[in-house]
Amino acid sequence: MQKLIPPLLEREQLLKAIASERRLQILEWLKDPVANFPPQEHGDPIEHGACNLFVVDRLGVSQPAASRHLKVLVDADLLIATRRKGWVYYRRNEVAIRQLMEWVTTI
Amino acid sequence: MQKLIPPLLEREQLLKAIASERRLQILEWLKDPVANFPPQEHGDPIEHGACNLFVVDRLGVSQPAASRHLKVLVDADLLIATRRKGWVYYRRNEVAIRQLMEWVTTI
DNA sequence: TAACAACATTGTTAGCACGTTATGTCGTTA
DNA sequence: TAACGACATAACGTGCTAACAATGTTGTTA
Repeated sequence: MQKLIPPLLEREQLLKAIASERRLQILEWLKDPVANFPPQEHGDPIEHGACNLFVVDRLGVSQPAASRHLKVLVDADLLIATRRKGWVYYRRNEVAIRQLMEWVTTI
Repeated sequence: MQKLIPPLLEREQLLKAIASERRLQILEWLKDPVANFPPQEHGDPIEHGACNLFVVDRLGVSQPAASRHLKVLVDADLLIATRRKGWVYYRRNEVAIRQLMEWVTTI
């Protein structure tokens, strides 16, 4: 059975996810993980995205606060989390982001 | 005096303005005031938009609640309010809306 | 000017968003 | 298995958002 992508997420949830300077920052930085975060020893930044720790550092808020921002974006399907050897990497879900953009242009 | 369009509104404010089902509804209805609201005796719905009263009715919330939603959209410069003979009419600010759309596609 | 209709504003309450610190979970490594 | 590092969750305080009821303001009309 084909799973809808995403499972009929509310447009309000999507907009609220990006209606935050911090989360816009995260999305912006993840456009180019190599340029915006220090070099990673494990996990290809291009393929898997940036390590959670780096995001926490750059945001300048506590670790749980950053964790929640990331969760909001993941729940909205705008970010994809990859667990790998004790770390979690985040990257943009370009497909979902593009769908959101296309929908917004119909407002 | 010509007012800048818009006066450097925060992107977060803009997104929060539309991150609400109620306000998305208002914007949607105002795409076609003639179709979505009862006929008005005064004020051309095409030119000036729909009367405040009609929006209150369709939203189904109290008048102050609707008034505040409209104020959020006006403050974000996405709606334009026109006062005319004791009534207030609201219409979409298509220029600002388009600017917002174009900006969103760069996220 | 008095009365009324159309909106806006204020006061209040409930819920949500976002920050913190503290604690829990889980995989890795010694 | 014990210890540690990475990350998630819990608990809590605070400020913002959104609802309603009540009141204020403003323009029109009698």
